Amino acid sequence: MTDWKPRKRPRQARSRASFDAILAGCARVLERGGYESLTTNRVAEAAGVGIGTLYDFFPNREAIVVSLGEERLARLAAEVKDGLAGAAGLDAYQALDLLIRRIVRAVAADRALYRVLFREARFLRESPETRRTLETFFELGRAATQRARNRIALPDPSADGWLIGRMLAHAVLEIVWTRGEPSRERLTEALVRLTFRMLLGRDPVGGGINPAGASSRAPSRAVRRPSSP
Amino acid sequence: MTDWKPRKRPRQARSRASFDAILAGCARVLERGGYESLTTNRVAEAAGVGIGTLYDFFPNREAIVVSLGEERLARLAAEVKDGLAGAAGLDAYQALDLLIRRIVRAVAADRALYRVLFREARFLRESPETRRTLETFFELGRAATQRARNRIALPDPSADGWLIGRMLAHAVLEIVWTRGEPSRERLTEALVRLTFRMLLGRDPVGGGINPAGASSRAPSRAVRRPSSP
DNA sequence: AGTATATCCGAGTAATTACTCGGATATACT
DNA sequence: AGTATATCCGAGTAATTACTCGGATATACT
Repeated sequence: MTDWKPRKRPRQARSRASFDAILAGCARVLERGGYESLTTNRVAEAAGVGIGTLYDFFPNREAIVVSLGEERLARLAAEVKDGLAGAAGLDAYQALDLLIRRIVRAVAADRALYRVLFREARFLRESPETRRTLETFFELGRAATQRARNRIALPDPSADGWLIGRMLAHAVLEIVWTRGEPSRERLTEALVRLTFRMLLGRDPVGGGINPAGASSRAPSRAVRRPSSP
Repeated sequence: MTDWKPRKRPRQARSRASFDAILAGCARVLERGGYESLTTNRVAEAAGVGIGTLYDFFPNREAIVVSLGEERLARLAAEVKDGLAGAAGLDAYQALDLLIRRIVRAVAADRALYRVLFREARFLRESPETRRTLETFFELGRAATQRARNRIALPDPSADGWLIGRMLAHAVLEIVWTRGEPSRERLTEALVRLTFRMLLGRDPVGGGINPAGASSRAPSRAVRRPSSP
């Protein structure tokens, strides 16, 4: 029912700065008080611009979040692409480990935004702009699984992939909001391990890298009963 | 900062009906328009009671959702307990299948509420009342894993369990909101399979029950190359 | 029948908030 | 220097919404 594209793109350096300040202000408000605290007047104040200026650029409150989302999701996509490239030579476990750690780090840096995008603001995930951008990720995922299809074993690739992608996203979001125990480190480690299991249907050979995390646990005794036909 | 307990418990049958109508009205509003459409006036209208009556029972809007949550979560916990009892004799895959299907069915019946609880309303998950009730579930999960600890293989049980519990919750929530493909049935099937993998670190012996879902896929060719050292 | 109490109710209030409008000022361009 | 245009701005408006208050009515109890 509404338009969530920016109203006007900045042309001069001066307005470029205002535009960026608004996005940064939006991010700051979200991090401090969550989505329900996000008011246009507050964003303008946090950005250090007048409320009128804000509305010169954006037609409404939602459009600000959409723009912020586009920008940060693009960064994240680049991050993932780099990760995929860097993981090219590695074995499955190492590759997953590298990739997931990178994603956790990147999401943690913008956790408030991702929370809004994936959780609090239903309309956002359903907005055409954000949907298209999110497709990028699932596309990256699909391509990667396709490339590695001889190494992974998914009985129903499209349903399994759909589910794994979403579970990963939510898991990362949960992890970056925790405090205390289990620590973010241990949870990240666990996520790598569990994702490996989901994709491969087995544990990494040799039990993967031994955690040696804070409170070390029983080592991964890989249950490998060769199953009957 | 606020009190989310009901203000007054109903004593006569008449007020009991009003109280229930308010909860039902709240649920209906949530299902139709999501959390952002939840206004106290609208709830009163949907419930067929005056706004004053609503405030006789609840001190504020949040308290209504908390009460609704308590009630439905209690139902869900009972459902899970029944499921666990019924799964006692079965093998791991059958037990998981039974349990997860039951949960999906129960959550689907109140998906709007669970969306609010787990996603849209941050304060709710953090409210003492709801936290305590949610603990029930993780407790059930911990107890079940403890009982089956000889059958499952989690290297870091507390971190792995933490993550698996939350991933399951989010996966179920995603599943009950889908339309089209992959179908809810196929996704449920996939969730059972992937959860089995996360818990056991392997595929079920014999490949589990063959899906034979709507559009049948390549059969589960469990890649089981005895890998090199 | 009479009294206490439980329940119901909706007009009204105070606060919040998204967004507009019209003018002031800075920059680009000639 | 002079003009067009890009940008900035905040007082003010209209709408929404959570919640109160005081009285009316129904039920319980004697």
